[in-house]
Parts: sequence; structure tokens; C-alpha cells
Amino acid sequence: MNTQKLAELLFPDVNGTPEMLEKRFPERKLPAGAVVTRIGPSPTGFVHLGNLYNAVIGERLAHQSEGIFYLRIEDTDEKRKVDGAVETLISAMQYFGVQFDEGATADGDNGNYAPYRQRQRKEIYHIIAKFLVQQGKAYPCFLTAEEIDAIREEQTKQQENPGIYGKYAEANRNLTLEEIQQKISSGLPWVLRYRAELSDETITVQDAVRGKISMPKNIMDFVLLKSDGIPTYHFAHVVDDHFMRSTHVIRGEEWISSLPMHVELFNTLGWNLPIYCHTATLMKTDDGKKRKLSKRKDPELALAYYQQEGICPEAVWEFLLTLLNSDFEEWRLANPEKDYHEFPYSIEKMSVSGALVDLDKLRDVSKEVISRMPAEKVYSALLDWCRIYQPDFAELLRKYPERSLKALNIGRTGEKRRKDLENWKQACQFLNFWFEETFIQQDAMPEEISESDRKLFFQTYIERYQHSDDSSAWFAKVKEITQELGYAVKPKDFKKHPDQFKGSIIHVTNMLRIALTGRANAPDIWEVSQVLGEEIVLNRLKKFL
RNA sequence: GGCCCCUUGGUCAAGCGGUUAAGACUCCAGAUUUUCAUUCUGGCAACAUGGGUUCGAUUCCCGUAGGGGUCACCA
Repeated sequence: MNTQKLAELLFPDVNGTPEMLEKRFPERKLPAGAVVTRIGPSPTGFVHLGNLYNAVIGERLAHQSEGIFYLRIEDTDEKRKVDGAVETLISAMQYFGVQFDEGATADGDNGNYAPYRQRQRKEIYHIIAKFLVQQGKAYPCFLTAEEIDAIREEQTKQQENPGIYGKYAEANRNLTLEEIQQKISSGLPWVLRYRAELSDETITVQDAVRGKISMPKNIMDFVLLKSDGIPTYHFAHVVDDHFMRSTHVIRGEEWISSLPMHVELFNTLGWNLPIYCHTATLMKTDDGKKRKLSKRKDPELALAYYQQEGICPEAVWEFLLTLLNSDFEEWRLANPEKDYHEFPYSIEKMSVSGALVDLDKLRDVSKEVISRMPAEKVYSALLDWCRIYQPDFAELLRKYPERSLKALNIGRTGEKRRKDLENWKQACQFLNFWFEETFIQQDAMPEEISESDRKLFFQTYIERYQHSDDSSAWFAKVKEITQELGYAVKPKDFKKHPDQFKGSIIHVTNMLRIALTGRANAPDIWEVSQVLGEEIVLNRLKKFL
């Protein structure tokens, strides 16, 4: 077989050579040890946690080493393509604070290794494909889906491994140039297959997170180009990561099984293998069993879920970091004020087994993250979220900026910070008492206090209320009233002699809090009163007379 | 089924031949705080299993079981 002629027959319009590509996409000039890596999502319109998970790893490795982190759109599957998916993806990544140095943008490309959408790289793949044909390492295959099914059926029956290899590939491997020419001119569709050799050798790859992985050498005549001339993932991965000069390939562990194909291609083409980092799959429990997160059953797999719930990007990021590097939490404890970007991330510290997504843990991380934010930041982040998901509340935040800011600032200064905000959705609920428009009487008054005692208390309190009292003067007054009306000033006294008091100061302050905020859980009463203002305070109290 | 990956409390996890087997989340109890949220103290709770190697295995080797992945002209 004259492979030169076959190559011309298959790719008559391809004139480039691998050498030309090497020149067009030169080695990057970066400091030693710089990591070049990427995420390569498919534009299916569904952005999931796993995308972010791998993005976080790549972004950290690249930017900690003065390297490059880029976005490549892997859109080789026509069937799964969804309009607008690239925009969705980019905006989601932006929302979660993932910064790309180069790659696909909403309306084009940014960088010297463009194009960054695989469909637009067809000519590049074809140059390499033609080269492989010339080398006798690839051939056209005319097998139909039915024929392949039949082969697989036979193989299953014989308990052999399914696939196109060895004798099952012979029919199409050994076609003469004339036969091929005839089939093509009669319009038969074909795919380009890699010509593998049968072998019982094993290959070993040094995976950066798992160590040595040994597998049987590839013997499959796997598909390089589909019948529409677009490459499969395997071919595109090898070509792109070579010419985009990736140093690290970070991807889910589901790719481990196709490693032999990739290694085979890199070797055949004489290219250096990138450093592979196969990450663990995100899991979840179901009926006590661990299982892979599923798109259909688990809303928390979608990144959009975290946006809708108003879980702030920093919290999601820190949560992922706790899963990714076991010492992140210790570091965070030791450096409460530092930005998470300062945490020294490393692949070696990564876990190899699939981590469960624990929403309780996320909530805890989130509370912590929000408690560290200054009031201004909480205000603007909350407002941004509300604009999209709770426009009515956004309206109020904008209408009363001063009050909102003061409200958010309570318990946010000094050492002991309030941790009552979990996420923006919950925050809207929690903060609704600050505005007359959203105030609701959520919790009931303590049952232990009779209605007449309650009225007497509010009457007394209103009579003596001085809005200008400072915190200690105010509290002294509360104690005074407490005592006069027959409540225990010290909760312990009431505990010891419940028959001697109407209740304790806890009941008194509870009544006040519930009247002022509509609920039992709220910040300091005096501070709340100061922020609400005299008029609102008195109005709310008078309802209980 | 073949091939591959994984296995320390409910969860995330330290550990890398000798430890009372850390820590965090959850849960429970107590303390502090004018209520909550906090904070503090304490508690529950783990090396899947069987063989080796070794003076000694959670740690090293082999098997078994369990979980997961993959076997497409999908990524």
C-alpha cells in the first residue's frame, strides 16, 4: 500500500505539516516549573460542580507557578451542543471567580494558541491525521454501525473483549488503494482509525495524584476522525494539549481507562506526555450508599444551584479547597484573614478517593466566609444576588442603604463576629425585619407570661424608653423594670425559685426582641433599636399594648 | 465479563512499621452571653476482611469482599 497516495486521496486539500504546526504554536517561554493547564468542557449548557472542581485545581496550579490557565471548548459532539452554552459556561466561571489567562471568550478567542474551540481546529487535526496516514498509522474504515454491532455481538458470545482490533479490523485495514478509492467515490462514509498493533505489553504512567498506573498497551483501532471529519476526544486531546503546550492534564478519573490510547498517540507522534492528574469523582450518599452525583437526581451538581441558593462563590471555592487539600482547614484556622488564593495548593496533598458533597459542611464554611466579610461587601454581594433572584428585596436594600449597612454591621466588628448569615437566600429571610415592608411577626411571645403581664411590661417599657440612652443606660433600665415587675434579674435565681418570679430577664428581653424583630433569633436589642429608629421601635412595641 | 481506580468514625480527613489512631463537619450534654447565632468544655463514633513479611502491622505484599469507573463515529 502506498500510504503517500492514500494520504492524498483522503486529505487532498491538506497542505500543512506537523513541522509547520510546531512553528505556529511554539513552546511557551515561561519560568521553570510553570504549569500550563486548562479546562476543556463540552458546551452542553449544563455546568456542573465537577467543572469547577477541576477548574479550581488548574487555576491554582497555574497561577501559583506563574503559568497559564486557559479555556478550551470541546465541542466535537454535534449532538450534545446547545446554543449559548459557551456564554453560560464563561459567565458561570466568572461568577465563581475563575480567571482565565487565555482561551475561548464569549465571542471569539484570546491568546496565541487559538482557535480554542475544537470545531474550528479541524485543519490542525487533519494535518496530523494526514501525517499519521502517511506513516501508515491510520486508515479509513467503512464499517457501518450495524456491522460493528454484529462484531460486538459475536465477541460477547465468544467472551472476547469488544472492539475493533486484531482480526476484527483486518477487513478494512487491508483494503487496496483502488478499493478505497472506489468506496469513497461511491459516497460511502468513512472514519479514520488508528492502526494499532496487537501486544501483551503493559504501559505505566506516572499520575501526579495517583502515582503509577499500569495498564495493558492499547490494541484498539480506535477512531481518530469521525465521518464528518471532526476528531474524537482522544485525538483532539492529544493534538490540542501538545500544540497548546499544556504541561498538566487535569481531568476526572473516568478518563483513566482511555489512557492507553492517549499514550499510544503521544508516542507514535513522538511528543512528550503531559503530566496527568486524574481527579476523584464527586459523590453523594443515597440510601446509605456512595454514588456518583447524577445530573438528573441531584440539583447540587449544577453550578446554577449554588447561584440560585445564593451561596457565595468564595464559600464554594473554600469548600472545594477543603475537599481538595486536606490541610486547607488548618491553614484557614491559622490564617483567618488571608485570602484563599494565598493558600499553598499542591497536587501531592490531593485525595484519590471520591469525596462526598456534604451540604452541611458547605453551610458551615459559608457562615464562616460571610462572617469574615465587612458590612459593605455583604451589602453589595447580597444586593447583586437579590437583583436577580429577589428583586423586591433588592429594591428595599437600595431604598434604605444606610439602614441596611448599619444593620449588616451589627456584630461584624471586633473579635466575636456574628455567624447568622448562611447564604444570600437565607439572609433575605433573616434580614426582613429591618424593613416595615417585609416585617412579619414570625415567632410567638413566650407562653409563660400572661397577657396582662405582657401588656404591663410593654406599657412600662414604652413609658420609660429613651431613644438616646446608650447601651449600658438602656440595659440598666431594662434590669430596673425587670425587677420592679417581679421578674428575676439573674436567670439563675428564676431557675432556682421559679415560684417566686413571673419569669426571668430572659423572658423580658425575649418579649422585647420578638416585638421588635418578630422573632426570637436576632441581634442585640439595643443595637437593633438604634438602627431601626425611635419611630419604628415605638410603633412595633405599641402593637402589644 | 475484561481492564483500571478506590477502601481510617455518619461525612471530609491526618497517619506514611511501634501513636492514648490527630483535626474539621454533623449529632448529644454542659458552661458563658439579656435571646439567638457564636464562643468554650466534654461526649458518641473508625483502621472492610483473610493470609503472609516482621519482634511488632492502620501503615509493606498477596488474596477476598465492597464501592466506583470504563469498554461509542459521547465527552
